[in-house]
Amino acid sequence: MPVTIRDVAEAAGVSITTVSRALNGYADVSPETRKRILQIAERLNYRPNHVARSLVRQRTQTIGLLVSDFGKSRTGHHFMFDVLAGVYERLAELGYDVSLVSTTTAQQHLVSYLDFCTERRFEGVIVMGIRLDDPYVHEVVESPLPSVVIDLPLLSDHCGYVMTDNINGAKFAVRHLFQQGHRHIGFVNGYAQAAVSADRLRGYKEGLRTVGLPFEPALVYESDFSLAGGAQGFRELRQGYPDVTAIFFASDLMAIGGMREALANGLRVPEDLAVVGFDNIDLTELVSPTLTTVGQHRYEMGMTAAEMLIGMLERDEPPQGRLLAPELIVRESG
Amino acid sequence: MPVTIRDVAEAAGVSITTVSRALNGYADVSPETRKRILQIAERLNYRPNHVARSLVRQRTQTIGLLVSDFGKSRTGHHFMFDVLAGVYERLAELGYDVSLVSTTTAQQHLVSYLDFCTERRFEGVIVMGIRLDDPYVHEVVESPLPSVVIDLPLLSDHCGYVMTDNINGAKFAVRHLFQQGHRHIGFVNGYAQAAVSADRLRGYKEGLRTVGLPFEPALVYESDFSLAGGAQGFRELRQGYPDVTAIFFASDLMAIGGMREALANGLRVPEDLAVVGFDNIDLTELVSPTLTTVGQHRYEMGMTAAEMLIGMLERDEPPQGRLLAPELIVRESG
DNA sequence: CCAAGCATCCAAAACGTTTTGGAAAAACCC
DNA sequence: GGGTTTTTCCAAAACGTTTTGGATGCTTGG
Repeated sequence: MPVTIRDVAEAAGVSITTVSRALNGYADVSPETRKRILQIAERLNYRPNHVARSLVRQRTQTIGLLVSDFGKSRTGHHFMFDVLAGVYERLAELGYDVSLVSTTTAQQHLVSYLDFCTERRFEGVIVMGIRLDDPYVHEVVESPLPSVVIDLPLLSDHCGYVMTDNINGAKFAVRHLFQQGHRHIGFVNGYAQAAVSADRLRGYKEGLRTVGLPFEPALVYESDFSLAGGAQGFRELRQGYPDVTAIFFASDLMAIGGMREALANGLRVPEDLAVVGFDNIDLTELVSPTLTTVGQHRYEMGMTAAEMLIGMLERDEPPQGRLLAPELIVRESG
Repeated sequence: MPVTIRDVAEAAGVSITTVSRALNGYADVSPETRKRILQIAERLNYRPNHVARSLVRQRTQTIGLLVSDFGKSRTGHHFMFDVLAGVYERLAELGYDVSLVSTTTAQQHLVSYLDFCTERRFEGVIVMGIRLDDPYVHEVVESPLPSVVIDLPLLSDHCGYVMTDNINGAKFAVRHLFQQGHRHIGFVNGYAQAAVSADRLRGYKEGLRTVGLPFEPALVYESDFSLAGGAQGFRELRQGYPDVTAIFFASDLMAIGGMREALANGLRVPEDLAVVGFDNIDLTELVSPTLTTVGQHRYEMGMTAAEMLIGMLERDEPPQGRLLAPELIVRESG
């Protein structure tokens, strides 16, 4: 029962062509008719049907927002919500709709990610929360559907990425700890399947090199980004290398886990053990001591991804790999 | 140039009607032709165009997810992400797509929320993060577009809601503190514009009554859900009513703020002051002492909202007000 | 006054599906 | 063998727009 363009046309005594052109601001309709049509459209409360428009224009103006798996992911909440907000806001400004897609959904429907998106005629996709070992990775990179991936350095003809400069982030952390006088700086990394892990390890090593400290394998432990994993990381490092006086954790959650374990073992933070995290989640300001960390600009990451994608779509810009500067935020823990 | 149903029809030497019926599992197509068509569709990698289908079927199978304002809302991240995940997962299971809408976007486009949704032919809307004093509230309730609101008790012909049973949640907290021996129990509430605030105050009062304690106005302070607001609340209550031995805060963030202020003032928690929060955010397990709180089942709230909406759409079920049971989670703080 | 240009309008095709109302052929019943 | 049913298929309409390619009448320039 919704009112169509035909209803407006009949009420105005003109053809639907004229109504369409009047409403879309074309030149070849006289001022009086245009005014009359606008009034009638208003009076009838006419709303153009986006579906019909999409069909004939062959443009849905819709972007898919692919989240690796919505339900499960306990970690990354803090991270993802802000990125998502950034993506959404920018796309909305640019006149695009955003439709959610989860990898699990596509699987349920027994169609590939790409098929899912083509059926809906998405014009592009923004991908977040995906892992290096995710089977979807290949599909995303190779698919002709324009895409921008967040936090994974995938670059191809139709696929760009946005991530924080994790190498420099880790270097900042190491340099800062060095400047605070530490000479035995440990590193607790996240799991290897996360793309950021390799970069942060590299940054840690480079950081040590630039300040002139040797790299000690016993000072590195690979964990899993979780709170418990951080505590575990602290214990392992302390056991394998008792002289450690500072630990850089690849996530705030791990840093908090490690810090609590240290406090529980009677160490003082930062006097006996300095702690630096990564991400700058809300929690960092709420724990005590407050957590020194390397901050990522999450909202901006989302906005940047959105802009890159639209650039590719509307101005044929080539996909790029964009690194956003991290920010060292010094608080009480180190 | 995506392949259409016509391409498949030509390749198979049949009409597009037959292709459509074959692919959609209708009876009146012979097994051999069906098999042939399926093979050819597969070979050509045919994907039905959802836009065209939506147009002719007059059904988009798309639900709008209205978030009050995405960009700004600093508080509520934890809350919203889980709810959002629940909504999405359930709707996806039920075969619906989810499109994001922010109140700010609609404003930018100078169309009302309802117009925004009608243009896109959303079949229903789920609303979250909206406040009592939001101008959109009226629109949502009165609009003929089926909707379910989260955390706001709006009920009408086309509008249901899902929220935690805040009254009982508050009662649980008070009863628990009473059972721990407390006889002077304070309450720091959130701002009055949040719909949940009225309920929590009511629950607090009812809780007092059921355990036989008098209601003291000096034991209630209205704050703003924030960390600082919690600290402020603690100070005000302590000043106006020095005998207070336990405080129930209407949010975990306030509880933590209040608790930290208490600790800073030399009080022991829970010995000198017992503290109970509301929400069960991640942080509650990370502070020390860990926080006793009233937990909400956020993911379930999302799922329930999704189910109610689809019930209204597909089975003409009347909109309801559903209250989800809260859960008292006893930890160290009280 | 004629040709050309301009302003204003419209009929019809197109977008890619689903669905309706048969039609043709085959199978069945007595 | 004639009627009826069943099976298998299809042409055409419909969904609500945009866009193409004129058509009509009026104005203008020489």
